[in-house]
Amino acid sequence: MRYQKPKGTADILPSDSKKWQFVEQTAQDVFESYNFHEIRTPIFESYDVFERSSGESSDVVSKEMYDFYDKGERHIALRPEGTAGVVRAYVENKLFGPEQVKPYKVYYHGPMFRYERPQSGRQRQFHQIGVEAFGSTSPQLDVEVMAMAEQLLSKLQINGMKLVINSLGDAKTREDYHQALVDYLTPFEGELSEDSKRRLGTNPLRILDSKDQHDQEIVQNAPTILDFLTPESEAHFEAVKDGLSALGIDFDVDHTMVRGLDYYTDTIFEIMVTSPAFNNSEMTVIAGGRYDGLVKEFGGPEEAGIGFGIGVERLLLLLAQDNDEVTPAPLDCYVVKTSDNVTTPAFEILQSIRRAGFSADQDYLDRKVKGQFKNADRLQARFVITVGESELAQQQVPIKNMATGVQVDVPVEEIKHDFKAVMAKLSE
RNA sequence: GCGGUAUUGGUGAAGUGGUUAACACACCGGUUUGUGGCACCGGCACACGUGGGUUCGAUCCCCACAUACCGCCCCA
Repeated sequence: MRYQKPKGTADILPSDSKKWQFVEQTAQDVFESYNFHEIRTPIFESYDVFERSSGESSDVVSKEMYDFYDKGERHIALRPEGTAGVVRAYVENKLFGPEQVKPYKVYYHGPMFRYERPQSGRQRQFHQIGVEAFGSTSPQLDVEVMAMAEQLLSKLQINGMKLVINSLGDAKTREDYHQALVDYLTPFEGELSEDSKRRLGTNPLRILDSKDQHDQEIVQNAPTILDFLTPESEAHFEAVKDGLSALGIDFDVDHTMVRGLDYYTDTIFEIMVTSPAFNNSEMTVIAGGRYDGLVKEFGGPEEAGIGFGIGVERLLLLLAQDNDEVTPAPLDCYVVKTSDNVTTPAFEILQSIRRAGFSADQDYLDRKVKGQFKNADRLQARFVITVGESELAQQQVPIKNMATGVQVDVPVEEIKHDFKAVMAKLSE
């Protein structure tokens, strides 16, 4: 093998791309029905865009960024997530302006990059479908976004999903809680796992969802962030919960749920799915939340934002589990040639069928008639037209219904001008 | 970044320190004349991830690297 794809990348072949298209199309339909519209931003951005938004100490920035210097000495990074670029575009294009209807709602889909060890459902180039809504702090918008995420998954017939929410509060909440947590954990420092000792100084919140068993025991009695919410944040969170309940959307509150990126505020949520595809353990398929300070951080006005991202690869693993049979579309017609002398007229017939909007193909490898029929069969052609010299002399060609085996002669003109009628006649 | 397992043709795979690397599927060709799905016959790995080493000799032993998968970190 001389060449192979870069580590952590994948080729999506035609048999798979059908599933991708299905997911993307479904997402688009759902999002558009909520009045979200597509935005496309660059796959790479200035490194600072991600450093600024995600937080310098975040793992994404400190060790997972796919970055490089271009020929103009610019520090560039392939986007590790979608939100930062969208916020940058929102501010740069002044979409916060009064001529825009608020909230400003967009969705996107495309590749993201993180330099890390590949695993199942986890690659260096992976794909996300995401949405963002700017310009409203209404808890109803939080509810709408979560409802939309759930609707998409159920439309994709994903089973066993669970919505988990939490609130990170506002800046003051974070500050107070951060202090309280450090105060609580410091006496246990010696008992914490190595990772958590390190996190105590850098990002104590992360200790909350440590997988280390002893860490979890310690964390069990730690203060909860929900007790530190400011009145405004608490009211917001309550309204979100009420809103979800009012719409009949089930959810769990997990006060230990945190985020790897620093920009989140107030509501954060994840939709987790338990599936054989993930060894029957829980896997987060959708994650999102509010980021009410980000727009300002990028130089825009003090404006709220909320969004979520879907891991497409993970979603597809779930789909493969449920309905693995995605049958390839059959070909409408295959044109068989009996000799080199009919190449041009056969091609004309073929093109007329294609121009009429039907899928059709022919042989390009000089196969014998038998071989051509065999390929027609493999392509699941519904009809086969055999073009030969004697037929052309009569201006009539045999067309065969491959399912029934019935073959009849039809005038060439009829095929060229109303193939639909010809097919209809033969389908009876 | 750390740890574990794996790597044989188009695919699924068997196999041994030493003559022709099983078998199956797929594919190609044929079974006389221009028609598919069946049957039969024939063909199809200068080669066993890459590079070194050990050995008289390695696909099979050792080392390194690459890639894949799993776990950790982290996350979608």
